[in-house]
Amino acid sequence: MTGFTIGEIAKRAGVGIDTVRYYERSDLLPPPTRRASGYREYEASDVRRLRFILRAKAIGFSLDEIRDLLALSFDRDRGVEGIKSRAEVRLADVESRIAELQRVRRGLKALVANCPGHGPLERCPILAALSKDDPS
Amino acid sequence: MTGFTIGEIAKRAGVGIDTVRYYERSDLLPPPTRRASGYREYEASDVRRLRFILRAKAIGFSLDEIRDLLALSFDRDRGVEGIKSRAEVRLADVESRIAELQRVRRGLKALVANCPGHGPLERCPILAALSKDDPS
DNA sequence: CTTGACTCTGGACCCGAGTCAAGGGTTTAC
DNA sequence: GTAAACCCTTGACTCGGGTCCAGAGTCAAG
Repeated sequence: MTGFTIGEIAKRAGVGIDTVRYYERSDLLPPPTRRASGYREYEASDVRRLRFILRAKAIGFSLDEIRDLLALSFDRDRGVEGIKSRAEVRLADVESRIAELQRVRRGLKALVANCPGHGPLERCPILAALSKDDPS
Repeated sequence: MTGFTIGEIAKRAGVGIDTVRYYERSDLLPPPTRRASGYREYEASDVRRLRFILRAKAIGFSLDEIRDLLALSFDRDRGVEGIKSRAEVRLADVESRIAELQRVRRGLKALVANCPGHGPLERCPILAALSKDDPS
């Protein structure tokens, strides 16, 4: 039961093979085992990890941040205090992103609702949602 | 009552002056009026618009998307149907980002809660949160 | 045992979003 | 009336995150 080739893992995750190699270079994916020929050989956990990366990317984490998330997730050897505090930092960050997005969502909802096909749009609600300003 | 110089507007928004010029080049900021000397001269609405851009950027919109948001917000001449449907697309996008982030948040919260200082971390919850997989 | 699809490495290239520098003009404060 | 601090334009450079290519080796089907 041999593992996947790079082409197979790439296809399963829906990315190009160059991207897989790039993630390996960037230490997001571990160097896979190699066949005698030099071909990379992946297993199921690699597919899972790759998908994890793509999900995290899709919601706006940078590859650096993802490296950190992965360390959080997989580093079961290191002192747990450090891990916990990193998780708390991440959590705060995620919560503030959510809060900001919720403001945007409210603004957009108001726009869609108050704009039932036509009308002047005079005081556009999305503008209000994002430009909560400001005396100066 | 003359307006702001580029240095002043940049400082008020907390960006570099090169960034302001870059946003002008990229059609995110309108070309400001110029003094006889050629110096750009901005007014309060430009500061607001610039802050809008930075907020939107901070929550993960690309400059392209922001151009779109700005058009949504300020384009009170165009047919409102088009505007409304663009807003709906944006809204759907924002909502799915929120949903994904909420999954991450749940995972992180569980991690922080279940990890009250130490312990094996065996089945790390954040991993579960992001890697909701999957038969194949 | 060949043909076509696949993989390897190394290095060049691309785009988005700035950032910096050179060479020169302007404004303000002293 | 001059020095410091500011602004102008053009154009090169950076960095993150890939993407593409050349030249060469490998694998599977017929």
